[in-house]
Amino acid sequence: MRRTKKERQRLLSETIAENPFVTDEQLASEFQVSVQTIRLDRMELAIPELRERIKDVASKTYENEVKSLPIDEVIGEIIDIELDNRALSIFDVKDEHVFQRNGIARGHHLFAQANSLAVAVIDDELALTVHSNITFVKPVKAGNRVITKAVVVGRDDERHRTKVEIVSTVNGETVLVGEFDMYRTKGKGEQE
Amino acid sequence: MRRTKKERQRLLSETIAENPFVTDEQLASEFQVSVQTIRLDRMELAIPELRERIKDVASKTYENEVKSLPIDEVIGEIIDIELDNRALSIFDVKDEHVFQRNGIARGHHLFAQANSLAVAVIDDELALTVHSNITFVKPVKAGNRVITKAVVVGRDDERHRTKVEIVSTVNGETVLVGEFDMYRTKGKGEQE
DNA sequence: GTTGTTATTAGCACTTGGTACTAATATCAG
DNA sequence: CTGATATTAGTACCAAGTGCTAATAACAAC
Repeated sequence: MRRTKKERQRLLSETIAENPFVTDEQLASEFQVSVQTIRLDRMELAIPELRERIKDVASKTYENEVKSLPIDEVIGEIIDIELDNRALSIFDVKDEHVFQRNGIARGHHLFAQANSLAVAVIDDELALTVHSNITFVKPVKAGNRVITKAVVVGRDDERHRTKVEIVSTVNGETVLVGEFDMYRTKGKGEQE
Repeated sequence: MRRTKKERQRLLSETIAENPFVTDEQLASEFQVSVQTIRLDRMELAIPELRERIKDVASKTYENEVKSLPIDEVIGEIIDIELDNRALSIFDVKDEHVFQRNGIARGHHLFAQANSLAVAVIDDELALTVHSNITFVKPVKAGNRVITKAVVVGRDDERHRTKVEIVSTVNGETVLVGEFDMYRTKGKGEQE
């Protein structure tokens, strides 16, 4: 045994998680064991074969792509939406979203959640952001769950504009407020 | 010939495009022809086999996973910086930054470039965005190279505030203008 | 009708990346 | 030394194909 079986299996899980496209043969040469050993390992760890792994990845993304054109384009997860009226999304702040130094979320992630929600709430083929005015009220930290609410407050069909107000909160405390002026490609009555 | 070969091949392309997970056998029974005919059709139409199709879908989504905002300190590449004065960065807009529908860049990517440049230009351990006011002047498309300039225009050390003006251009044309109010932690930081 | 062309079907060998199973070794621990 | 565990080898088999050859079928033109 090069190292322990346990150690190898731990690394194996990791490797496959990182890159599901790897074959048993490649794994065998990487870990300097036989293909059979890799297969025994996969069985013990209940890791499916290459083709099944790929199929899983593919079907997952396929569902997302076909189903929800707007929803998977959103940063965070939409939990409630009433088109052209209001929408709500949740975004869990992870380590990769914060400054390492102090654990405070970078502004552009909060902006991204707010902005993509503003896009989603517009009942149109596509909405573009024309203007934004955002105030970051309070720092957000890793581990925080940000709940963002978008409310459509004004609509000017002649100019193709819609105004959306945004409030983001963490544990009931407001962390971000702002508004977006959105451009919509279709006015009222032109909907499909 | 049930219908024409042409018609069958048209439908075949459609069917596979709709659901890449279908096998030749299933297709054969659906179109009431032999498996061999289906294979000849696929060759003529240059449609890869099931496994390749699935792999394509999977690898596409695998790449897409990194489509949310990256972890980098700065979005884009800083090409010139003079701390507490001005800074310049370049950001190449790729397919993953735009709406599939029309190829126009999502606002939050442009915001991210501008915001991270505003953070970088502040000569301090850390700067936080307090307020932003951004106008998206002109749509940016995939393939565009966005050059963003940040200029420090005002500083109020008592309130720990610094104002940064931003202009982004593509081929000399302005695509985004705005300003950021930044909080700098120098001195006794009022964290939290 | 006969001939030519295109379309369809059949059959076989071979490929990848496996599963399922059996059997032989190797390694280590008590 | 003996047993248990781990590793390797080897075989048969599977799905969903490719690549190839050859036999029909269908239809049009002369």
